[in-house]
Amino acid sequence: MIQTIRGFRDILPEETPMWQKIETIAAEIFRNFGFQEIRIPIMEKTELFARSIGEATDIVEKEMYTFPDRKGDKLTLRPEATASIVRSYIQHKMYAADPVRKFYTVGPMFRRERPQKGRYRQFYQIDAEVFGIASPYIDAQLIQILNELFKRLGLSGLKAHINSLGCPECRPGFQKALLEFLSARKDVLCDNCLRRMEKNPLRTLDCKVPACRKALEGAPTTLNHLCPDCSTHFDTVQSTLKAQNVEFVVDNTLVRGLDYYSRTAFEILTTALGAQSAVAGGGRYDALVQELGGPQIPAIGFAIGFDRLVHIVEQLEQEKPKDGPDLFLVALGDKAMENCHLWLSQLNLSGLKAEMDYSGKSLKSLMKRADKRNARNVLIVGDEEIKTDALVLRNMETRTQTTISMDDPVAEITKLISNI
RNA sequence: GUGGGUGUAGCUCAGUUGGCAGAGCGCUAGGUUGUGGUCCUGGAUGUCGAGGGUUCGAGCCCCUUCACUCACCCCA
Repeated sequence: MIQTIRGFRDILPEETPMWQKIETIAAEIFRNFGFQEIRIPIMEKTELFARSIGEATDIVEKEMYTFPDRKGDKLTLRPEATASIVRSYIQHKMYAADPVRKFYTVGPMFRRERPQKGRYRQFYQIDAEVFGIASPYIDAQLIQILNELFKRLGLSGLKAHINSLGCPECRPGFQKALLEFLSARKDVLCDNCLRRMEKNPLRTLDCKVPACRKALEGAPTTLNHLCPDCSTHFDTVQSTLKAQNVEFVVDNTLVRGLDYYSRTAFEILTTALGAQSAVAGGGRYDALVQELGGPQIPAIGFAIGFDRLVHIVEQLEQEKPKDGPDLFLVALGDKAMENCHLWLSQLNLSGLKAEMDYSGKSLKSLMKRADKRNARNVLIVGDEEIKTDALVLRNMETRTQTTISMDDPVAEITKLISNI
């Protein structure tokens, strides 16, 4: 038997209504906040991700699906959406007409990691990006949007963690202080952290090894090395969130795995998914547009783990609403089946949820099937009904029946059923 | 990439010291001629994840492999 590849999965018909529901709610919020949908390719030149996400990150180093196409170009299945949206923004010179743009997109991303609960090799993200606004109010607005989405989905127990990573102005000073601090504790740090010291010292801050945690107590934080501008920016983000009643905690261990972030970084965490605690994450990336060849335009964005969100919402959904047809047609005999089929298509076209069975089985088994399908009504059509011009319409809930004429059964059925 | 757990019917799972593959649910056909859910009776269904090995004999023991799962790592 041929199966899905590892870490890839089918989202089955039983699950898709939940996905649609979440996407609809998200789209509505985005629309209210002035976001437009953008759709971007699923593959890009590898260089785009290498340059934006950062050569030394885990994503680029070991998680991307990268392969040569038939002409030898190096292509990569997108591991995230931001790079493509930035590329699109630059490629189409969107900044020329109006640098301020707000986009969202929904779709699959690909990372070759070891699969786990809430972590798949093809996973879905709801992604939002804002270009051209440097103001901290937008940082707060994005976090508020996430907050609002989770609220409308009925979720609680989610917490926004925020931090500021500083900017090219203040980061060198911080890095120097951090490196000095780390060097003095080299003998207690784990191998991983020693490696991080070389490549990206920031990352040592969120090491989970207990010994490292202890050694890092009192380590310099980005927060107390922020330059005046970054500091003011972060203060405004916080005061705005407070004014908007969005709960958050300042978490100075929050460091993100992508190189392009600057200033505000945030994650929404849950305890509902074991080790996969991040449901959404994002941050500001004021230098990226320029680094990828565009003008100097600030930007900020976030990504929501769609699969994870579905898992969490499913955990609290008690019972799924039944979605059986309004009418199930039971045809007994060839003539009846022909009539029923023609009526069925008229009913379907008129907007009624109707179904029928073509197997030619007994009345009893067709009734069973109607019941299993959760049909609200059944129309029984056999030779006798046709002969006496009295079709039987049975209400499955009340177990009552009425007869209707064959003159214009479709109109009569529509009238009767919509009255119920 | 590293470590632990699990793969037996469509689903959830039993399966003893190695000795004829099972249950519940579901599916299906009936329970006096054409009326569903409850109830009763009968029926079908398996490459025991895959490949190799040990053995007279393997679902069970050994090796390999694939997948799922949990954790590390990392992230959404």
